[in-house]
Amino acid sequence: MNYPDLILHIDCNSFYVSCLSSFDPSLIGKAVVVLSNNDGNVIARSALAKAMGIKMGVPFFKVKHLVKKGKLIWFSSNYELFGDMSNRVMNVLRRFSDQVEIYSIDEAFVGMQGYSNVNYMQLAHQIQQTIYRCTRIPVTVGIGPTRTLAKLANKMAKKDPDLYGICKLDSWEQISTTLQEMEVGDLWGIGRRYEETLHEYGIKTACQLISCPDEWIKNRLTIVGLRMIHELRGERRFRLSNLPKASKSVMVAPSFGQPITDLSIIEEALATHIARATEKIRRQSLAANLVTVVIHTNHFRIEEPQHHASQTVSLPYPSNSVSEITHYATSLLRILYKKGYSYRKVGVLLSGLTPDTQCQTQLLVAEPDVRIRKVTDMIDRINLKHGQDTIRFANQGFRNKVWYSKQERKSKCYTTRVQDILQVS
DNA sequence: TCTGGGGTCCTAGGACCC
DNA sequence: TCTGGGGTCCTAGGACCC
Repeated sequence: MNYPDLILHIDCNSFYVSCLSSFDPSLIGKAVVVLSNNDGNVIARSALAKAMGIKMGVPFFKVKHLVKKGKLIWFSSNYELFGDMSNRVMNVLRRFSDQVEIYSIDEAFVGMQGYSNVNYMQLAHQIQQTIYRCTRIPVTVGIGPTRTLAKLANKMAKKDPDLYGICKLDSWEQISTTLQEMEVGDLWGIGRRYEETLHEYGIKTACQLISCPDEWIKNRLTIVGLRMIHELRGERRFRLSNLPKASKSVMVAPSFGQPITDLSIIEEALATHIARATEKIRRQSLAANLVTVVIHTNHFRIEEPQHHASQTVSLPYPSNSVSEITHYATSLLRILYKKGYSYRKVGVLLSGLTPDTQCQTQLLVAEPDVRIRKVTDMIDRINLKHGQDTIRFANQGFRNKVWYSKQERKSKCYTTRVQDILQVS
């Protein structure tokens, strides 16, 4: 196996927790967790919290007793802070290469094609140090001939403390030793269902899986799984792309802070979610052709009557306007809503996204109103400057509504809000 | 008492057309 | 009486990811 260039995979350690300890160093070395929206589940854990056996995704109430005993510190999510810290990390990476593909909020791939005489171990070390110096976020680096192998290397870097957070897999001997030791369920792309299926066939290790015939793999794991296996064998199947991908759909569907039965309150929540969703697509200069509304009761409360429903409407022309989309979505909601149920969430999904410069209008259908666009632009600018929902539509209701998600311990927006920045310094 | 949210891609099957 | 086949598009559902 001989590659002119390798791929690096950079992964932030306990990213959300690290973002918080970056501004509150007293958290370092403690058991800290960050919770999902509505303070429902654990979605990030410090090293100590992991060592205490707190699993990813566990409902918070199951570990709350540790908080009472003073053994665990918790925070609500703060995506404004996490998103901004993520941008900072990615910007540091761009100093090292022009091939940076952002994979998720806390992960990126870096390509070095065209750079000569790269010393990868040294580069990984520099990346680690620079990111830490600039953001106080610790990262691990995996290096390999393909994206999948770089990701695998990163897993090893996290597992083995002797590697100090950097692992390079570039010879077939190293790769094959690693694959022999790795359980099939630990592979990227093998989830619980696929793991079960593979176990039924007696396939336990990654090494066994890559030895299976392509046809067999494709039949069971689809073309997606087969591509991953090719990459594990060292064949490149993915190109890095440093261009941000345009969204194909945008969903906003947070749970209510408490069960809601009243249609008018649900309408208000929906209008607010639509304000969030349309902001997101406007920021990408997109417009939606399809609007889906979903409504759910709490499926964990099996003793209560359940109602889950969704419906989609095709818009007469692509739109990213709150008022237009709310108009259609509210009609859908009124069809879906049934009296007498305790609802847990309402959500909106915008799909069939197209660039809003190319909004095609159908024949015999009214043109989008340019005045709406102008008003929306102005509202966006004011809200950007003065804070979300400073100006909002009346159907979004007033602030501090009963349906708001719980967020009892939200950290400050240390990097993006003037008042929070001033309090820190 | 308290159980997340937001995405992507693939496949199978049905509708429809010629 | 015998009753095709291929292509496309759409949708629902299932799998995965972080």
